Amino acid sequence: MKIYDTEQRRTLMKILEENADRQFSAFELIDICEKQYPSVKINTSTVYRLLSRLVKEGKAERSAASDGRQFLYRYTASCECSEHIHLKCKRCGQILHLEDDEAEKNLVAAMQKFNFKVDEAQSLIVGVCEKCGE
Amino acid sequence: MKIYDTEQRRTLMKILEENADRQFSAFELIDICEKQYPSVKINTSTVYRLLSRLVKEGKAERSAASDGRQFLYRYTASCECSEHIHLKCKRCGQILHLEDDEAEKNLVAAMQKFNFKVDEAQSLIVGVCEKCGE
DNA sequence: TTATAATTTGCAAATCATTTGCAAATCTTT
DNA sequence: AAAGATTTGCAAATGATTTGCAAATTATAA
Repeated sequence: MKIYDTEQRRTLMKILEENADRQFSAFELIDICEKQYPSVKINTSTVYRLLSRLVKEGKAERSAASDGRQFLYRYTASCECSEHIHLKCKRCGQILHLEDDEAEKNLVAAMQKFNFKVDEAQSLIVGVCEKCGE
Repeated sequence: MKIYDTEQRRTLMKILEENADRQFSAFELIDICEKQYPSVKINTSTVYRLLSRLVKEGKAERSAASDGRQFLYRYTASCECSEHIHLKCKRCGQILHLEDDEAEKNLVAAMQKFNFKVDEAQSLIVGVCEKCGE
């Protein structure tokens, strides 16, 4: 199936890419679009459809998060970094990349000895980042 | 608010505790209850209400997971192990505890140097466990 | 044990994020 | 500029989870 280049798709990608370290709900994306690109009209179902396509194309990633009362999917621009674990700040949501980190490599190696094969793309260390730390 | 000891509550806790290393959706819990304890009648809304109370009481934990088309909360019996990181098998869902693991401690210490304070209870290393490994 | 007050249950209806069907609009290619 | 393909917007459907309320169950006091 071919990909058509539409204003909605371009705008959505732009928002995701310009905030590659943040993760958004579909609703937040619509909100940002309305405020930041008021000329672009984009419908809720279009956003959901676009996001699910972008995920299939590997251009975005989706994760499940519980946010108060009910569920929300969260979307991020894909980064080419399936080869290292990420840190996520539980306050601001920012993602940090654990690249070339010795302790990370040791951990993965140690787990291998337990016959546990770590999936670095899916693993997540949660905590409080420097900015948000008390 | 006082806690009343009901058959439904007892049964739900029993199921969760007897499978402390697994995580269940509300639906799975109802299913298990019907099969394993056919005499116990338990309604969907009761299950949800009980689970949310158990979570507040610290007796169960809830996590968000995307399971195919739509969301599902997943529930587990609480373990007193906020002091270490967990491994989760992405095939069978089993949870392994990274207790007294040197590599884990090194990782946490290394992150501290970045001024990133790891929340071990919320962090999760995902991968494939020994049983499920190819 | 019985009566009373408090909490919990079951049921049906409400929520709310997400999905889907379909006709109209937009994009690509010739 | 036209034809064929894909995407969009809209309204309605979905499906897990939540909520209101009366009836049932539990704890406590008498």
